[in-house]
Order: sequence, then C-alpha cells, then structure tokens
Amino acid sequence: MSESVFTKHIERRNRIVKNKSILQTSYLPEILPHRKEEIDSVAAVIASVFEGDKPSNILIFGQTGTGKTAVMNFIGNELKKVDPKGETAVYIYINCEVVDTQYGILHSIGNQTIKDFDKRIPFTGWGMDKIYSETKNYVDEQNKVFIVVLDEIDRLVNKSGDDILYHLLKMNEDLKNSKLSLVGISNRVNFMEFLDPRVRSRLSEEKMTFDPYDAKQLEDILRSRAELAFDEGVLESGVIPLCAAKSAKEMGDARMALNLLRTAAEIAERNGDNVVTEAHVLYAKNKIELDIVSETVKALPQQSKTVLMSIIFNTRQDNKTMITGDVYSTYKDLCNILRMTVLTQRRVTDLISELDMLGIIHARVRSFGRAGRTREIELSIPGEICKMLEEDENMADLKSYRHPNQTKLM
DNA sequence: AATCCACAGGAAGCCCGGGAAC
DNA sequence: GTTCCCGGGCTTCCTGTGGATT
Repeated sequence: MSESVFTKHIERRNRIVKNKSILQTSYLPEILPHRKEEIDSVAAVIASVFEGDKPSNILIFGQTGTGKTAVMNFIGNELKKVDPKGETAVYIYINCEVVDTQYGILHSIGNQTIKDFDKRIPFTGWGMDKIYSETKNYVDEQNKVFIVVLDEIDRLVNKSGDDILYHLLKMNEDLKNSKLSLVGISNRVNFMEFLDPRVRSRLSEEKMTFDPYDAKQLEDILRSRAELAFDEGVLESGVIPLCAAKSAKEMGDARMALNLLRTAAEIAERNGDNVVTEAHVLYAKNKIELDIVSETVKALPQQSKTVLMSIIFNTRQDNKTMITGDVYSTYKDLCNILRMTVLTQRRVTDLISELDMLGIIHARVRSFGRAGRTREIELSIPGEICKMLEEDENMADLKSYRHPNQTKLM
C-alpha cells in the first residue's frame, strides 16, 4: 500500500489489539466462564430432542450482560456439532427487538430453514392466515424439532398483545410430525404479568434466572478474551480488575465490561501508546458515559430540547437550582425567538419529568411553604453536553438570548 | 387553626398520523 | 380506496398538597 493519510493510523491500530472482533459483544467464545451450570440446565431440557421428545418451553430471565444470549447461541452451536445437518433439531434465533411483528416472526421461522429459494416466504404480501398455515405446513413436513429462541421476548408483549406467542404455542398443538419448542429471553422479570394466563403457564414450563456476574467473575471473562485479543504485556496489571470492578458496580454487566476494555484499548491506540493503562480505562468510562448522554440529548424531540435549553440558561443565570415557573417563563421566551408553538405549563411539567427520568436533570418536588409547592430543578449533565446542545442547528437563533434578571414577565 | 401559594399530577377528550381491516 | 382503530402528543379542567405565614 502506498503512503496515504491512513498509513500511520493503520500502523498504530495494529499495534495494540491483535483481534478486535474478540472484544465485540457479539463474539461467541469457545468457553463461557461461570456459565457452566446455566448451560447445563438448558442443555438438560433441550437434550430430550435426541429422545424424540419435545423439550419444554423455557423462559430465561436476567439483566443485560448476564450471558443469556451467549448461552443460547452456545447451545445452538453445540446442537450443530451433534447434529451437523440439522436432521433432528433445527435451531432458530430471533431477536424480537429487530423482528417484532407476528408476520416477521413467522417469516423468520420459515426462511431461516427453507433452503429452496423459490419456496421462500415473501417479506410482505401474504395475509396472516396464509403465512401461518404455510409456515405450519412447512414446519410439519420437516418432521423435526424446532427450537425457536425469542430474544428480548418482552418486546412482543406490548406491541401486538401476546397474539404471536399464543399462535406459536398453538402451532405446536396443530403439528402432527414436527415439534416446536420456545425459548424466551427477557431482562424484565415482570413482563409475565402482561401475558394471558394460559400463554404464561405454557411458556414457562421451565424458568431460569441468570444472576449478574460479580467482579471476580467479570475478571475471568475479561481475562479469557484478553488473552486472545492482546499480546502479552500490553495490558497493565490493574486494567482488567478495574474494568471488572467498574462494571460490577453497574449490576455485573459483562457487555459493559467488554465495552470498557475495548474502548480503553482504542483510546490507547489512538494516543499512540503501546500499553493500556488504568488511566485509559477511567478515560474510557467517562467517554462511554458521555456518549450515552449525548446520544440521548441529541435524540430528544425539539420541545424537550427547548425545555432543557431553558434549564441551561437558568443555571447560567447564577441560580444553581430553579423552580418550574422559572423554567416555564424562560421556555416561553425561547419559543418566541425560535418561532415554535408554546406548549402549556401542564405539558411542560411532563417534559420536565421525562428529562428527570432520563437523568439529564434532577427534579424533586419541594414545598416552600407559602411560596408554594413546586419542583426544584437542577441540571445534571456536564458542560460539554450543554455546549453541544447550543451548537444544535435549531438553537442557532438563541446565540443572542439574554436571560432577563426579572424572570416574571407576565 | 386557617390560609394560601405555586404548582403537582389525575382525568377526559381532541387531533393527527399510520397501520390494519374492510 | 375507505374506514376503523390505536397510540402519542397535547390541551382543558380539575383536585390535592406541604408548610410558612397570618
């Protein structure tokens, strides 16, 4: 490759991380540390496939980054090892965050296994009853056990009721030759409450809960990946324990731990350093948090941004805390400058609550006696984010805005 | 004890866009 | 195509409330 603007970056990039994909959360390692028992209990249920029985339906609970998806995909791989051609069992993985309609699910079940291109189900066009019966017939013809993993199953419940779950459970009864087992994965334990009782009991023939990893376990996970991803000596000795400790505090999220390690390495690379230090990790932690906040702020609807902007202006105006009335009057000013419709105070209080829920501001109701009962509001995002919001194209007209010392205009 | 401030936050209903059903 | 339905954003109207002040 000839010399180009990329050259020095490419050279640097290769220096620290040997294999970046290993640090991605989507990477499925050969062994899953500290998930032996979980794998075993899932395998025990699934094993009945090889005795010609239908495995019980399984529901798996656990917070994000506790290895639920990894365990199921691991099981999927193991199935393929035992039964490479899929003669007895068919493993189907569906992420309901991506595919969240009845049609989409049936479509996935059909098309993940139909080899014959001409017989594939079109991605749109068929009516519900047609796709249901076609899928059912296809599944039945195969004379196999279908293991359908529904990741993020809670996404299905609010969307279109629990119809799709009901249909899938019912399909199993309509099948003569094949069998259909469902494995639901959810990080919300309470999602069951919203289910039809009959669906609930049939879906949860087996229930499992994955506990969060503790710091020690996270360390092992990181170590096993780091061995593959880094050359020896690239990580300072404190790096992995630090990543683990930081993530253990956030509910033992392995996904986060990996993110932290990967980001730290990326930062080190970009700096041209040849070792990853604890300082890099701390920097990475900060960067990740900042990224999350800035994404949420960017994604805010215009009205909420304007409310937030009002809060920022009030913060600048010496008073660290403010009340709803202060925010609302500034908000009205800003709306006029930006030529936006002015929402009612009732609505704005709701927007303030939303900002509070997102952790962008901190608001608590307080009574000031005769001075009324209202919310006391405080900004809780770093200055960089405020700057970013000001740079927002829609906020351009506010450059000249001066907060009136007397807030009461009306 | 009564008053009263400055809202909080519930209830009902309007409007609008989008998707499903007819 | 039209109609129906649903959900989200929003308004209007409303009742409720903690505690300094009277």
